Amino acid sequence: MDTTTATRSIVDALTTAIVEHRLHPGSKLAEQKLADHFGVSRTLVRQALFQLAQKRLIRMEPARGAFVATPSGEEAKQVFAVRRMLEAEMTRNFVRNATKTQIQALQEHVAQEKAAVQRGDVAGRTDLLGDFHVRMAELMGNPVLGQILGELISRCSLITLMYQSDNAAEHSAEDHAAILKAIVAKDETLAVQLMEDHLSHVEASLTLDRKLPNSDIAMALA
Amino acid sequence: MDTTTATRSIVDALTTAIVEHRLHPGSKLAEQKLADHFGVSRTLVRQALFQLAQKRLIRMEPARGAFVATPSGEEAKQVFAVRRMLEAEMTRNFVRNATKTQIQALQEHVAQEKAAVQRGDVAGRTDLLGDFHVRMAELMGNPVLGQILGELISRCSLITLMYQSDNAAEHSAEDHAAILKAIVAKDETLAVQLMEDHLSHVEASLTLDRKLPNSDIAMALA
DNA sequence: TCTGCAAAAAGTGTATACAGTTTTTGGCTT
DNA sequence: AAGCCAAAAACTGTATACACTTTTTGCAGA
Repeated sequence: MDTTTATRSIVDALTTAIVEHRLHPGSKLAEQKLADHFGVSRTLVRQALFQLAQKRLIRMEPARGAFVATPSGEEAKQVFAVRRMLEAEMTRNFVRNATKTQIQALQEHVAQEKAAVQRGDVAGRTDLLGDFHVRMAELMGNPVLGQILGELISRCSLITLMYQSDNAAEHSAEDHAAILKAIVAKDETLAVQLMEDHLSHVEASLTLDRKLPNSDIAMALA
Repeated sequence: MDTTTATRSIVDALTTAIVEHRLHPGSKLAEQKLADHFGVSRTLVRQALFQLAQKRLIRMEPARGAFVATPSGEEAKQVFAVRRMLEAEMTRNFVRNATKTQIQALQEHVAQEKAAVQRGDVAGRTDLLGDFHVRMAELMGNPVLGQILGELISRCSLITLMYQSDNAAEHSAEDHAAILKAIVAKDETLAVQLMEDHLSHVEASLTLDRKLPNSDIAMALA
């Protein structure tokens, strides 16, 4: 296993753990502990941590170490603003250019979302709801867009964990279904509008002006 | 100087060298040579290289080392597509929300561009033309957007170097002036349109379907 | 019991060592 | 003279060592 792959697998493992909320915002990520866990030296762990810091999933404080990121309400709004910019245009292009196969792929995805919601699979549901957007970006054949959007969505996972007031995110599956319906109908304007509304709705369901809700506690208890 | 700062300064130095075309696409970046040059160990150079790889300014090949990136025509198109998405909306928001001071800052910038063009300062001109877009993003008070856009614009510097057919980029200063005029006039639709046209114009001035123009040569001679 | 402080423990930041791979060099053959 | 192979040099990938900083521990004094 070449080093690129080794470091990559650590990045992926940590990313998944953070996105799936198994590592909470503010948690300390001690290098030696991670090294022991992955069975490698601190060197590789450190490389991975630097990459995660660049993706803004963790923050590194000089001489103090790495911590799972605790995005501020300000930052959250900015992330959503950029997502709206990108995903509105993405939706527009999708309506114009999507093939039947691609639309079908999205339909199957939405069906999976509904199934997860109905059987009360919270973890699976959260995953799928984020993946809907990533999937769409991938289908557009623009990996540059896909990567940027993927990173923004990862950050949103942290944001929703920190600021989620109610479980209003349950409506997301319906939103996705509605967007897809507009796409199938080739109604460009409506699809774009619904996507923007959807993102605004998710953002609105958060209490972003809360004063560092649980991060302070997590930090304090760390 | 804490390590974060040390690594950061290496990243910045290399980024500048790449963006300013003092390091050509395909060039080998040997770790020990860089380490000697910066007066540090390979450890820090490596950290910097990994960060540059994530910013897509270099690519790392397993066991072979780091090379200045040689973006493909495909990738170039994707980068421009994303830039259009972001900068169109950015321009719209700018027209709506920009203060007099912010507009004035842009006006001064455009004046500098004109001055550079008139005195035939190619290097300075290239810098300023890219900075126009970064400056606008910064003024919008959305650092998340600013960072993403900054990275895309860095990549464009490599792209234009590789695919520039003529020096059609000289018209960019005029484009910027026109955009700014529309902003001053608070003509949202026109400003957005001009920004999209401007980016399309820059992209069109490149010969993106050329078959790896000088990178192969650079690689072959490396 | 609580506060403050010093020693110890743990952790980060950087350099260096070493194993394995790739590239270069130099000579040998055709 | 051109091509090829083996030895040497150079380079990457990973681990480890060590200096320095932060955090924790434990004890003395109020």
